[in-house]
Amino acid sequence: MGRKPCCSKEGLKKGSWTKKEDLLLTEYIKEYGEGTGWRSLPKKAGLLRCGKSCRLRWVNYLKPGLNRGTFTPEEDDLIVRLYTLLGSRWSLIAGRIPGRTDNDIKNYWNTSLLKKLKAQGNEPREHKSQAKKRRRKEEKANVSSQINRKNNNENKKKMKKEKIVEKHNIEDEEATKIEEQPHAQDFAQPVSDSNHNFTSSCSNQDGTSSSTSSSEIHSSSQNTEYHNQDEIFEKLQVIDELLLNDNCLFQPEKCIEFNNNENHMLFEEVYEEYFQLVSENSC
DNA sequence: AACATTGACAACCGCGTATTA
DNA sequence: GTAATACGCGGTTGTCAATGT
Repeated sequence: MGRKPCCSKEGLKKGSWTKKEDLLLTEYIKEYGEGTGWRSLPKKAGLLRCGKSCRLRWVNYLKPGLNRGTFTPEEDDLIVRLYTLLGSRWSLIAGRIPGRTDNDIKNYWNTSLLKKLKAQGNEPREHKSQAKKRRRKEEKANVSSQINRKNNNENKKKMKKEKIVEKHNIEDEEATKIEEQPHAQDFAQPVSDSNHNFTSSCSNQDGTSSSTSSSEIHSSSQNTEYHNQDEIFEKLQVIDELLLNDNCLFQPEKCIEFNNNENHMLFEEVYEEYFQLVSENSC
C-alpha cells in the first residue's frame, strides 16, 4: 500500500505566506476553531494551500500567545537542560516553555544556541536517543546501498520484522531507563496543561504514548532511592504555579513588571534550586 | 557598488502513529 | 483485522536580510 500525499500538490501554492492568506486563515480559525480538520480547512477558508501548510503556519506563526521575542538566558538554560534530558524532542521541550513553538526552539538551537554552547566549551553530550537515531540512519544508508532492487520486497518484509523487534528493544530500554532514572521523563511534562496537575500524555521516542499524573509521579518518587526527587517535584510545582501566573516570566512585554515583583525573586530562587537538583540527577 | 558569505527563520518533506471506515 | 486517511513531529531546505570583502 503506497501512502498517498497529504494533499494533491496540483494548483497549490507553496512558499512564503502573504498577509491576505494569513488573514484568511486567522479569520477562519477564529470563527470555526482549530478542530475542524486541517485537510478540509484550506478549501473552506478559500486558501490554495495544503492543510499541512496551514497547520504549520497557524501553529508556528499566527496562533495567539506566541512569544516571538529573543530568547532569554533563563530560556536558554531551560532548553539546554531539557535537551540534555530529552534529546531533540522539540515538541516536549516547547511544551515546557510558554509561548515558544517546537520549530522556534529547533531553529534557535540549530542556528544559535548550539554554537554559543560550543564556543563556551559547554557542548552538550549527544543524547542517547540522538545517538541511536544517528546510528540507525547510518545503517539504513549502508543497507539501502547494498540492497538489490529485485529483492526489495523481501528486504522490506525483513526490515519490518526487525523494526518490530527493535521497537520492543527500545521499549525495554526505555523501561530500564525509567527504572534507573525514575523522573527523567517527568521533566518533560508540559507546564501549560490546563488541568494543572501534571496529568499529561507524553510521546516517547518510539512514538508510543504514556500518561502520568502528579499523584502517580509523587507516589512513585517516594519509592525511589533518589533522595531529591520529591524536592525536584515540589520545585517544579512551584515553577509551574509561577509560570501559569498572569505575569508569566517568558512574556517579554510583562518582564519589566515581573522583574519588580516578589514572584520573580521567588522564581529565580526556586529555579536555581530546581536546576541544581536536576543537574545532580542528570549527571 | 557588486558579489559572497553568514545567520535567522519560515516552510517543506517524509515518516511514524493514531484514527477512521 | 486491515487499508486508507489525517495528524504531528523532527530533519532538512529555501529564502532573505545583514554583514563582510
